[in-house]
Amino acid sequence: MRVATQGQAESAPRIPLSRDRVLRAAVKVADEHGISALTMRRLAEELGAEAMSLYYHVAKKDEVLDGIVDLVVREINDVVDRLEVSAEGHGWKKAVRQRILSAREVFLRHRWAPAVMETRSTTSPAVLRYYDGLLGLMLRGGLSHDLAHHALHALGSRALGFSQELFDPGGGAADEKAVAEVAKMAGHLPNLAGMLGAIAHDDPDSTPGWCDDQAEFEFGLDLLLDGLERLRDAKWSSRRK
Amino acid sequence: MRVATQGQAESAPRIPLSRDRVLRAAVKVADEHGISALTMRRLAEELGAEAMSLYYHVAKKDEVLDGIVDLVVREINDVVDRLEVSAEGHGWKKAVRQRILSAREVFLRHRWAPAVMETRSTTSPAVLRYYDGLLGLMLRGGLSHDLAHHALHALGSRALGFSQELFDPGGGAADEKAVAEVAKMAGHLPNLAGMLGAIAHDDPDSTPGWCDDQAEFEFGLDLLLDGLERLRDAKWSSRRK
DNA sequence: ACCTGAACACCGTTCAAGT
DNA sequence: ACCTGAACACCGTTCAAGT
Repeated sequence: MRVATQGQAESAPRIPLSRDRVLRAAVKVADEHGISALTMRRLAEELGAEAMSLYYHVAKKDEVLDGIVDLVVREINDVVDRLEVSAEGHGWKKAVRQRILSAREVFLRHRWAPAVMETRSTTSPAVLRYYDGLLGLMLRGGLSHDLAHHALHALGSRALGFSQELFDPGGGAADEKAVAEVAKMAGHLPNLAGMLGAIAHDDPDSTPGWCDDQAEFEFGLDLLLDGLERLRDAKWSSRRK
Repeated sequence: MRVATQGQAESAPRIPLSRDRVLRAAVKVADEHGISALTMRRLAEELGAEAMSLYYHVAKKDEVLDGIVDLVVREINDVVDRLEVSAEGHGWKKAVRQRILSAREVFLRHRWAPAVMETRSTTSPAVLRYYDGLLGLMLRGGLSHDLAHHALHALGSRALGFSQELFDPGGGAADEKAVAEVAKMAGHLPNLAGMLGAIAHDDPDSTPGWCDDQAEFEFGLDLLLDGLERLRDAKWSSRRK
């Protein structure tokens, strides 16, 4: 029998489609079922419409992909706008670090986003705004324009909170698989096998499930930030031709 | 009229298919026409066969993708095996640097490879062998197992010679486009606009076509390597819990 | 053992047609 | 103005059938 519920599953298809609704539904599908599930037909289904209806609100699927990347980066901007940390003097490093780690948290909620981002051929305005803010922290921290410019390149995707971990591409248990592979080929991979052994010996608790992604991300990030600070203090300036 | 040529275009379809021929043809198609042109049908055409014939030599398209990544990394291993640089003492940094830049050259010949590599869920043995060699240089250079382990993570894809340049995803003139975008939105992007201005002022010759990818790659790489060396000399050891 | 033709399920997208 | 049904070209892949 039908009780007086908020007719969600029963009577949904009221509200009309819109570009915004399409994009939000696309993020939802990608979050819940992975980016490969994001087809125009599946997306339409999510909205209780037909695939062809989407084309009234977006020109091509590419526009959907551009749009969901934009949504994610705007989510990042919303988060970092709320941080409000001073960036004077030595504080710049802390401020940049905090901003990047906040961005990372957003990407961890949308694990498909980095890969999609890399396929886009245009840079979204939201990305430019994010970079502008990060650059501002560096400049206020005393980095020259030139050094800050190199810094953005050196950080690469790390500036936005993600990095290419070559042993975890699928996002699954690739790490364990790689470890097993090394063990099997230990004879041909003396150094990797030795490293595994040494680490297991030093820290017997460590699951051979292995690396703490967050810790490794922060290690690399700090290595770069420390290096940049040192260059700043050495009054580093561009090697001119 | 038909002259006595080496019947390449005329009488090709002699030699039988094989897994190896399939993979080499796949690399050729991707190199010449981009990864999006690499369909089973197109690949078969390249080989003078039907698409369905390929399935006798490879199980799925995924196997083709795994295979061509493997071919590229083996090309890298062939190149770096020929380098033979000592890695003792302070030489380790030079050796690692040279090896990575050599790997980079190979990727520059196969620009589709980094993106494909990231989609693979299994790590090819060739990649493990490459990492083993790089790790060996670091260990011989005096880095602890633990530091060298972090080093591999920190380098990320840079260890293999590529990095995510966020302003050049499509591989085209995305840089110029981004610069134009910044100019247009200068009011909302004060720091980026200021940086562009400052750099143009310092170096009036610089095309606003802009960044030297190779130089930026090396900047980031050196920042990391210098940082690692400093940690080694500071007798850095893992922060244990 | 090696290759192929027909066929299937599934894409993105067009276009004329509905309300 | 907004949505849809039928249709097209193109995927990866299966399977029974050819030599």
